Amino acid sequence: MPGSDLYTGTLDLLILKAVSWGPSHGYAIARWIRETTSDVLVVQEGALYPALHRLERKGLLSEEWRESETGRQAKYYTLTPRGRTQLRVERKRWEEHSRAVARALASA
Amino acid sequence: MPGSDLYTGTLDLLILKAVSWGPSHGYAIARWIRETTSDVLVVQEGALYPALHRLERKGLLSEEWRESETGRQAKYYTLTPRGRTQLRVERKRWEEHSRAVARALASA
DNA sequence: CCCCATATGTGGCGATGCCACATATTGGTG
DNA sequence: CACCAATATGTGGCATCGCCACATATGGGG
Repeated sequence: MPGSDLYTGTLDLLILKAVSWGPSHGYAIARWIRETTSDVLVVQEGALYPALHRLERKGLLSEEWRESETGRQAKYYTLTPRGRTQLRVERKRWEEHSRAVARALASA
Repeated sequence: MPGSDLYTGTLDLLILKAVSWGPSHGYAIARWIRETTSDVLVVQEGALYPALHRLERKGLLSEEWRESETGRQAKYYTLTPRGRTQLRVERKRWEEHSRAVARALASA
């Protein structure tokens, strides 16, 4: 059951949301996205890790090596204050945008 | 009041929808998208015309020069049967996708 | 012992939409 | 007349993004 491709631009929003209640690592973030969307949204590694690095470079996430629940080393990402602001911005943009598309699709 | 950028991949859906009730030309399609979304979605020429050509090459739209409402020559695009099928497919994909994002954003 | 799940990463690639610009015509206004 | 706005289509260059395919490493269970 492969979900279709992501609409380009939504990945950052999903990642920021994924870490909004506490630090998490890449693999867990990808799993969370896949599970909360019932496999509709599936993030590929080749998209996930570059996106995390990008968000870190932008100062929206901070990274730190920790031990995961399974006892392994994993790179944990934490939402920075700027990241939290960005989450609000992107969320608003998504909601405005999706409402607009819905309106267009609903028009006679 | 510039609307923010489109999420990549939504343009085809909007165009197909725009011509779903009858032939229209590029300029009118762009205006319709802008107007029905209250300037939230604004399609640039550099995105619009290549997209129309693309859809025509794919056999989803057919083109024909006609006289527009203002008495000028304009290239009218008509939805082909395959285009209509594609509209249903893309619409379904959009709805499934946006519901999935909404679920992710709503999660605790 | 081997495979699977966990965990991170890269290189190459195609597609898409943006920006900036070019062109042509028509109609209205100063 | 001169000019500008709206109508109408188009291109080239560009950056970004996500996909595919692959590589690497480790820990646990059968």
